[in-house]
Amino acid sequence: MIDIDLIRKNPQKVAQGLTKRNKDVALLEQFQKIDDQWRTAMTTGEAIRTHQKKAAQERNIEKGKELKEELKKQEDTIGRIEKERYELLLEFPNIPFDDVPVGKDERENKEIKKEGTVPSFDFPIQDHLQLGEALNIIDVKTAAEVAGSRFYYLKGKGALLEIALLHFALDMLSSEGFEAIIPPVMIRPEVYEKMGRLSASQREERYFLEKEQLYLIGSAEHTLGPLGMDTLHTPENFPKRYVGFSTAFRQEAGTYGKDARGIFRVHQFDKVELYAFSLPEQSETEHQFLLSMQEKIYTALEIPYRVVAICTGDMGPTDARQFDIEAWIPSQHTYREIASCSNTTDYQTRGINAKVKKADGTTQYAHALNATGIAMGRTIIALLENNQQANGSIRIPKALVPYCGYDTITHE
RNA sequence: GGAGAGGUGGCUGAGUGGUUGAAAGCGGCAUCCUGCUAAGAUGUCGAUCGGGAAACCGGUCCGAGGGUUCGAAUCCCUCCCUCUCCGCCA
Repeated sequence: MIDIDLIRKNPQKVAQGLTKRNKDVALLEQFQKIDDQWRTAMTTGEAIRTHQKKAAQERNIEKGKELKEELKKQEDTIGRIEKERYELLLEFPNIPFDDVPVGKDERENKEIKKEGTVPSFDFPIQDHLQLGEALNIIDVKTAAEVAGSRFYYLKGKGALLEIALLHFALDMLSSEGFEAIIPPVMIRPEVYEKMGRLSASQREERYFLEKEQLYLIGSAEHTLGPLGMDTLHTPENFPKRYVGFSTAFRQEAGTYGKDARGIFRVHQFDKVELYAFSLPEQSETEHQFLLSMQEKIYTALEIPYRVVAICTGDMGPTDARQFDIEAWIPSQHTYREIASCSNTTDYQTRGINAKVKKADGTTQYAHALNATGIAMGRTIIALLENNQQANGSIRIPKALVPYCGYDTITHE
């Protein structure tokens, strides 16, 4: 969550952040009003409590009884105000860094660079669904009958391909010092809020298990971050890097008809996710490092991609800076989002109370970062489409062959 | 799921109704001692919120939330978590 102190001491900066993100500045005024009310109510409550303590000390039972009633009323008021104040606070997104491109939506994102060679085909190309169905490795038809639209079966060499990708990524990232983690895929509402991923607007994107009062995570990030919850970290272990693997669940509310074909946009997919804690002054360096890891992965997988600096209007609410990696999708003749990489600065760590003790003895909120390692569905799409052959078979990139045990996926 | 025990500061761990934010130890920091290291001596060290330029003052925090009481770390209730035993299970 955002720093209350910043709202109080530098409201114009917060207002600027909201405006840049295309959010209504009224939120700020609303919060300031309730914050004033809270402060007044608090001061009154504290004064009553001081008197009450004194009365108890003096064994003044009469006065104590009186003050007890008074305090109870005041505490009810404070409780009510506090709740409203907290809910408003959760609605504040992180403040973008000054050099993040300002823009309304994804059309104003800035391309930073292009890597890899966009393939040219001398035969009519197929899209990933045509390829996957013909090769009998993707089945969305049965999945729709079993679970509904936006689900899929990965079969045979398709399923093995995912395992190969996982193994490849884990090998590479472990050797770079990331600790491998299999996290829970369910999360408590309170923790979800603290991670800044359960604001009113985000809630409708989540699946919720009513009976156990648990949410299904939308990314391993959501349960990776809390590994550092309520902890005073020692900087010697920083940057602390995790590589998690889990299923991600998304309602994809409000996307009817969008990317309806194939497995690009689905309710459930598996993902390798990177998460890191760093010293505040090193998070930008760490951000670049995570990006370099992603580039290393997609380069090894021989997927042509471009790196995009996400503009203020398109960034995630927790992010101070976000990059996306977009892969070349031949059937769409364009680059599509396949991975993202975010510096959330102290926005999440303030929520989960993850601090670092600095060399000078002071403590500060650590910075946290997250990045996609491999989003399975979309990566498989890119692999199939970019490496298709005239006969409909798929060439496996060299780096992946040792993990697959085969170099082509053909009709069988 | 059933029975029992327990959750206290960075860590270990005392404390069962009234100067307890909390003994002691470990650990951290500072100074001293020491040829260096280790050991030792002394002092010091929780978090958070509000007010204040600051010194400082006040509030809150002993798993979380309610309750009893003039007064709760201490008593009661609910929930969460940990441990032991039993049951069930991959």
